[in-house]
Amino acid sequence: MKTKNRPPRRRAPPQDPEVTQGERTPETLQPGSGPEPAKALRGRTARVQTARAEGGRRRPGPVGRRESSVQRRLESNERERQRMHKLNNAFQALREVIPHVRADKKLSKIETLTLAKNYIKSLTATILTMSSGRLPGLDGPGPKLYQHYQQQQVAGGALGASEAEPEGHLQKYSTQIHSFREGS
DNA sequence: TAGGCCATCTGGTCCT
DNA sequence: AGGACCAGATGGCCTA
Repeated sequence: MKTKNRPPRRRAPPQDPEVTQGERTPETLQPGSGPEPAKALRGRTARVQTARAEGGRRRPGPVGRRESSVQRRLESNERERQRMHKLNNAFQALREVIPHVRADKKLSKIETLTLAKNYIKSLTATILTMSSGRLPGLDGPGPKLYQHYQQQQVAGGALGASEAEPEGHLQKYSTQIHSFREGS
């Protein structure tokens, strides 16, 4: 997989300043043969596709691009779209298993990740509390879980006092839910 | 109208 | 070599 210690990458400046990136639609590369599926879509995707179908925001394609290179780019764009769709599906699946107060309001991605992290922490803390209480001194899951938990805490760096206790996680999760509710 | 959020395009980098 | 991953750039939509 990916190397974690990869140096930060610098983006090269656009080759053609006349054609901004957001305007490099498939149509600008290859007019009239966009890769969009012919199924009905809703939301932004549908709006974008409708705009494309109607020819909005088009500019002449970049000069000097070879047809094979254009084709590779289109295929690459399509793969990237599919990848992002899969990522968004995963976000949606995650949203559906995180209990939060405002079910009518869709959690943003950053909210989803943050809530999920603290939800997991609070669940872990709850399990630890219950298991260690029921199985004192035995070889059950309690002590092992607790050891693992402590190792994770150490590996994850120094934590505040509130995070060192189960109640801290629950409190943090609860506070976060309410801050999302009030802030939105 | 400004700011937040998002989808998409794009080119660089890494992995298989 | 080709695909996956990543992050910057851009523009559209929505809400306060």
